[in-house]
Amino acid sequence: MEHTFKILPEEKREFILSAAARVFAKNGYYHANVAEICKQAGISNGALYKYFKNKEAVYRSIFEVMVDTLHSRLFAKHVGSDASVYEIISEIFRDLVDLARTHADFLAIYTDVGSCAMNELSPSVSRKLEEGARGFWIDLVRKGKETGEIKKHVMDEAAAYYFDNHLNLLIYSLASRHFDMRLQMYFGSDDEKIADEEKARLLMKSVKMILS
Amino acid sequence: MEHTFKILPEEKREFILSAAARVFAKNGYYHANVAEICKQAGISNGALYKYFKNKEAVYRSIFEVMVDTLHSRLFAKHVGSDASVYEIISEIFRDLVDLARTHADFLAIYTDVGSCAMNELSPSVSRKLEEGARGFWIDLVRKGKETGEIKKHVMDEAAAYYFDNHLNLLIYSLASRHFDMRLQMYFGSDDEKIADEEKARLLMKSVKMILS
Amino acid sequence: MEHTFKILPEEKREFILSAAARVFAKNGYYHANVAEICKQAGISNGALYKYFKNKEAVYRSIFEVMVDTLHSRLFAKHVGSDASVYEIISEIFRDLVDLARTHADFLAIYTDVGSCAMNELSPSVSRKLEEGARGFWIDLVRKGKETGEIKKHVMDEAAAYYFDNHLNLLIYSLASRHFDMRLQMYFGSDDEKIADEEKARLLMKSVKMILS
Amino acid sequence: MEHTFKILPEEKREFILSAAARVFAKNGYYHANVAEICKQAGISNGALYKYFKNKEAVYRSIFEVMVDTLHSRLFAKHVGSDASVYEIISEIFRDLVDLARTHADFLAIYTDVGSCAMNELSPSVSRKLEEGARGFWIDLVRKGKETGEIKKHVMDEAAAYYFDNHLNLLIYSLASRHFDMRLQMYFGSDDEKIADEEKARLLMKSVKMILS
DNA sequence: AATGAATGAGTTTTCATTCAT
DNA sequence: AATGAATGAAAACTCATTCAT
Repeated sequence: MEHTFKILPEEKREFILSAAARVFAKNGYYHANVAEICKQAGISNGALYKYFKNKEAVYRSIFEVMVDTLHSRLFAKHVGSDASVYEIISEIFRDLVDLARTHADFLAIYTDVGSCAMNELSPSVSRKLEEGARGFWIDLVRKGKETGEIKKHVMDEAAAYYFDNHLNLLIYSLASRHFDMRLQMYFGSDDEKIADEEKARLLMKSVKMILS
Repeated sequence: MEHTFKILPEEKREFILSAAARVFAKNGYYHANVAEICKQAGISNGALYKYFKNKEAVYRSIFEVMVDTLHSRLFAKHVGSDASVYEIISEIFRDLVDLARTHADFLAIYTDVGSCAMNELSPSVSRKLEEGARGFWIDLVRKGKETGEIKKHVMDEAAAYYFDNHLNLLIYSLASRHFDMRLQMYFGSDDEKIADEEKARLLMKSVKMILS
Repeated sequence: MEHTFKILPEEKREFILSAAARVFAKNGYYHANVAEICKQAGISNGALYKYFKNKEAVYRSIFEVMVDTLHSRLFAKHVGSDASVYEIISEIFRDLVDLARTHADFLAIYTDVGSCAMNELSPSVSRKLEEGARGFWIDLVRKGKETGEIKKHVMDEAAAYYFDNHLNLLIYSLASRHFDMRLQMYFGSDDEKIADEEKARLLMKSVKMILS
Repeated sequence: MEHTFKILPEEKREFILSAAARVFAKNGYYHANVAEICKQAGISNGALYKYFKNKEAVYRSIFEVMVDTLHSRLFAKHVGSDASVYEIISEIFRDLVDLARTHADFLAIYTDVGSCAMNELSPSVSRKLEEGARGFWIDLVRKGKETGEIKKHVMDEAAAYYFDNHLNLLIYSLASRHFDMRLQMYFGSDDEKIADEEKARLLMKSVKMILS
């Protein structure tokens, strides 16, 4: 992200990033088209390359926003909360479902980074995102152990990983057609699609199993 | 897959498909290069287009082999088995770890199909694979309920979905650098990488929770 | 230069190289346009990139041909000759004038490589060419000393360098408009251009000065 | 060069021109980047286009300064001098070596204008420069004939051209890597680079040959 | 007068697909 | 059936120039 981008009016900056996110979400990193990003963002090809060094830099910038968005929209409000672990995760899942309506592209991009196609880029791109999540879950588990919601003998990391896995599964279910199809196959019927809320509910059932 | 491909000697057929799989695994569908596939397969560019209608058809064919391979290497031997659910899943996970050594490419490609980049292709491509898995898990759950390993009140689909999710998580952990990095962050240290067997063990711990 | 280029019919190969040379000669390396090269060569854009790794590789290939052409057309016939040094250089200059008619592009490209614009590329590109020339001149000087045409006390390298400098000046005069203008300014009149033969003659006069 | 440029403080004007010269010297005319010129000159893109009609006009302006600089630094002090021709040329060569330290860019740009890439621009750009040089050399030759340093039968223009050619060769040797490499090949060794003073000395040896 | 963001045509390069042999 | 050279549209990226402020 270049200086020229940082000094843009916030509105325009967000518009450009969300246009780029939309294109990356629809096509994945490699199949995404810089010209289409520009068109959707309402800027010239040249402008984009004034704002960002290259296609990869655009992708990375989206990730930075994504880290902030996911953290602030999912985790931030629960730091220091004294709600039950169950209640907190429930709300996180519900918030994620909301997020899927306003920022579906972010979730889609998240599913892209887990693909083997992104093995080259992903480690450097997604580390910060995962570290933030890990920190949150570990804290939550420790709190859960204090309140007795989580059994003492469970390893902190194992429980945290378990929670994060389920968050991941929900993200994939909300954003990836392959995962949506799987869910449909298990719980759906031909005439109705499984609602996002139902996806959250189904995964909460699994989550519950780690709680005593 | 064209008739010309079907009448090829089985050995050559497999060689071509595994070469293609290798390339798709390394780069993902869109970033994979048809010319490189041909080179690795030791055939001419023209030959590939005699054997397959286009790039997509090659990808689809690989999926067909993948379905068979995964089913026969992971599930087939346990159909009708009277081993415990726990034992069966353990063995499936162990077999998957073995598979990761001989057919790493298949697992990588599987992580590709879950990406948003593949939303256009994935439903038609992966349905059969998931249906096979679902059938197996549902049967296993029913058996588990009979033997008392799984509580009666648990919904068949929920438990099956739970098992399949964990299989998925293991596949992703074995094949995707992003998922490997996550695991490393939770359970690893700087100086040693988490072994594949350890990944299976960690996910088995989660699986166990659904078993009474 | 790729294998695909080497196996082309010689006629086509030469046609492509001479088309490329024409474009490089007209515009210099950086201003030369790959698409125009393709058009002039009567091949598709893609074909060029099957034949050569990139624009630079095309340039380098032209140099290889140039080395051979210049050496065989200017120097080769005089190796082992027992003509006088003066006679030999005279003939080289006359041959160069002929070459300027059939291969003007080569000479133009040679003037390009001496420009500061080419400081990055030139050392690796032109070394072989200069080494060949140096070898020839040194031998000639030694012979000239034996026959008494060149005074013994003159350093071999100094005389060789002197000859090569004059060859260079002739090349530049034949190919570069800037050098042509200079000549015109010294020896020309408004209504008639200095003929190439006259350029050679004028520089021979300088060359003569080193001969006793 | 527009009026707006002429009314700039001299210091700023020179700073801009020397920044532009630096960029042209490094990259040659076509490869030079207007934006980089602006950056190095510490002015805005827009400002440059207020000062100059276009890139070409900047280049031409540099040439004007170059003409003055070369003339005043190399030739001016010797007009009307009664030193020997040899002494004068020696000093010019020494001054050129000094100039190469303070105004290396000018010399580099001079090598650019001799390239075929500049055939379109060069005649109109460099005429004045060459005319100045020619005038000086012709006068010097005439004086040399009077003092007997140069033989009477030598044509004025031929001698003048000879001197100018050697000045040219020295400029190229000082500024172009290709010419530096040539020199190195003739007179250098692997472990030490030929110093600029040595280059001047070597070419003086050739110059001497025209002096009786 | 000065800015520097914006433009968009132009650049080099890639690649799925075709087709003459 | 098989080849692999050829295609050309499309990709990412650059850059001289303009223009609203």
